[in-house]
Amino acid sequence: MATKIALDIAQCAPAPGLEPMARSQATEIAALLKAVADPTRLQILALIRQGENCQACTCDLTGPLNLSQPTISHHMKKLSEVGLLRAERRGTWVYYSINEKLWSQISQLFD
Amino acid sequence: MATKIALDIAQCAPAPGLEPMARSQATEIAALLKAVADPTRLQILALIRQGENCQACTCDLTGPLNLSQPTISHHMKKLSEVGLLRAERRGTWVYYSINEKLWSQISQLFD
DNA sequence: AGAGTTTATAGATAATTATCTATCTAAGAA
DNA sequence: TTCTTAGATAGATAATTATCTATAAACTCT
Repeated sequence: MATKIALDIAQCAPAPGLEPMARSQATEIAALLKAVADPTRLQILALIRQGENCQACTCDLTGPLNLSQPTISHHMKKLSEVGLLRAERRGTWVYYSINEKLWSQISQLFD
Repeated sequence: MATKIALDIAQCAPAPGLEPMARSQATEIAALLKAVADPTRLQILALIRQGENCQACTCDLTGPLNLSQPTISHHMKKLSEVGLLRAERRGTWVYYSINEKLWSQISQLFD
């Protein structure tokens, strides 16, 4: 009957062509953004960028950020796991630097 | 004594000029990025962008994302709270659209 | 080898949050 | 007014996580 049809049309239905972004891709991008979406890690990244040669070691950061060494280590690991930081050991110290390529890829996600 | 001084220099000390980004600013940016750093919300934003007139209502999304209506509502609220989505009621429906200005500001954070 | 320093890991805890079901509110149609 | 549909809110739960203390591992220097 016509009224029923009209009702059906009035009902909310997703546009047929709407295919969501693949979940796997969304999860991957979200993991990268999650690594950055933390105030302490944003401060860490900013400090590395102002540091000499755009590098910093863990002990450079505990003071300015007023956090324990294991906490800083934890954040460095989170950032390294997604590839945003690269670690280079020089003697006792480990120097971290930013993967600028990946950094700019984040920018492109929002172009 | 000289050796002591040498040891002190060898010890790890933060560079004196390293002032961290203000915590309040870091927290604010992190809140914005947290809103985006979720696979479901990335899918939602992508769906809105492909939608007609770059708009979508909640009921457009439950099907493609296979999530309950309250869950979608929850995510829309998260995105709205940081100003990334704007809601416009038209009759029974609420149409959401992206705040493109804020969207591109995220891009600029990583320039 | 032993002492001192830097970084990483383990384990615990408190806070956040993504999701669901159940319910309520808002708006239009009969 | 009553019914139906869309969206929001409340409350519960399971999973994630940022932080700490304690300890281990890596490295340097004597």
